[in-house]
Amino acid sequence: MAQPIRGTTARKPRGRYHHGDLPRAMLQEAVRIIQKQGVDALTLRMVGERLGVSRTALYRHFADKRALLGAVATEGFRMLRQATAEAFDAAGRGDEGFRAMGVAYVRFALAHPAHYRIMFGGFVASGKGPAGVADPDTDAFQLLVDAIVEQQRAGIVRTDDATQLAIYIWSVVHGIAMLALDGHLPPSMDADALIRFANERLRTGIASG
Amino acid sequence: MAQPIRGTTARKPRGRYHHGDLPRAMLQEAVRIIQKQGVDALTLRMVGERLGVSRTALYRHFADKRALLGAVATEGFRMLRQATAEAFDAAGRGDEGFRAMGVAYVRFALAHPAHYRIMFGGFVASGKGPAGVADPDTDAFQLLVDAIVEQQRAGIVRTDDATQLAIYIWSVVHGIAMLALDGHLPPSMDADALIRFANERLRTGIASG
DNA sequence: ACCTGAACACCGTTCAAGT
DNA sequence: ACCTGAACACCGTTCAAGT
Repeated sequence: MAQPIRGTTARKPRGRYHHGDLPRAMLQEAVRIIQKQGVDALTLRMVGERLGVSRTALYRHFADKRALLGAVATEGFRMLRQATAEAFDAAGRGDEGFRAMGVAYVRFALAHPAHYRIMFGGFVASGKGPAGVADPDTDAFQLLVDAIVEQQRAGIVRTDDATQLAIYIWSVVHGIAMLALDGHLPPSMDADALIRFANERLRTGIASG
Repeated sequence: MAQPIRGTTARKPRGRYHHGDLPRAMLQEAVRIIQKQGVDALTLRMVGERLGVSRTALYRHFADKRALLGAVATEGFRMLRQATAEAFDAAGRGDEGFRAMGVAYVRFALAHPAHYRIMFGGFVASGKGPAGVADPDTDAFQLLVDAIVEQQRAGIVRTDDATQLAIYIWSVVHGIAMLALDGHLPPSMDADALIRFANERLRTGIASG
């Protein structure tokens, strides 16, 4: 009974081509869709339709769907690195900066769930990014390692291998982020309360002495 | 040029119907496929084909694909609960039992990645399982809370709210499991080494005093 | 150069029909 | 009761063709 919703209906309202930064527009549209409807609902056809462009136009700018997701991940890693670095500095580095980094990490995940899920959800085959992802992954991680070394020098963090400590801490914040994102946290303890609690237990756990 | 690979070729080798525990066979086949090729490769058609059954036979036993995944999750929660409970008891409960539980948790995730991912990957819309998942989720979690209370009574764990502590600890083991599963851990520190390290830092962090 | 529409080989799901 | 095959409305991707 119903008319076809999609189809040749939307055929290009005005100008012939998109013109402008189509790749960027596609990336943003993808993020918007994932944010609202989840990654499974992301469809190249929908991206094209929303931008008033053919459903195959994307292939002019990305190798395939995975490459689009790879771009989302790359942008996410850049944003994450910036957010944590800023928080660390803004809190005056050191002890407080360290806590602020943890909070900033978890808040980033909650504020940008689409990015975070793509970054770590296994869509972009982790590690040595085969999907065209550079490696600011290690960059954001290196920030944490540096912060730890700094505090070891100041004598307030135990002198275990810094990378080992960093991975441990990363596990904690990643665990909190994932549990929060997947809705496994009870209302009595949201992500913000949890990361603050974790910061204290974490610090006691890694303190020197 | 090539002949159609699938199609009406496999048409039922012998007996008319499957007969036997088809739901169970489907669940196991699904797990096998996810284990080997990832959840995105799981296809109802493939499940049917591998079992020598029509690609719609599944609908006789499960409402839809999500229900099949829900069954995987339910089985996973049961297995996880059993594995951690056994480890806790086998290690004599208490201090050592606590560590053993952490190790068992992470090992479960690595040994049953398909189950673990479905359980927590957001496929089964967490929490009050709307996908037909009961709630052994809280069961496995309750085990952890009980272990903490036991140690608080023994005076070796600080008297924070036990649920809060449990969620914190869960974050740690979940974080380790997810990072390991997604291949984010360096070879120098695999999941087993990490959970052992975490156990020590965790204990220091939550010790009373 | 950049974009399009038709076509291909897939999906999950529904449903009338078979035994 | 249980299972089947055809059909429907979708996918991602390829490619000859348009401007």
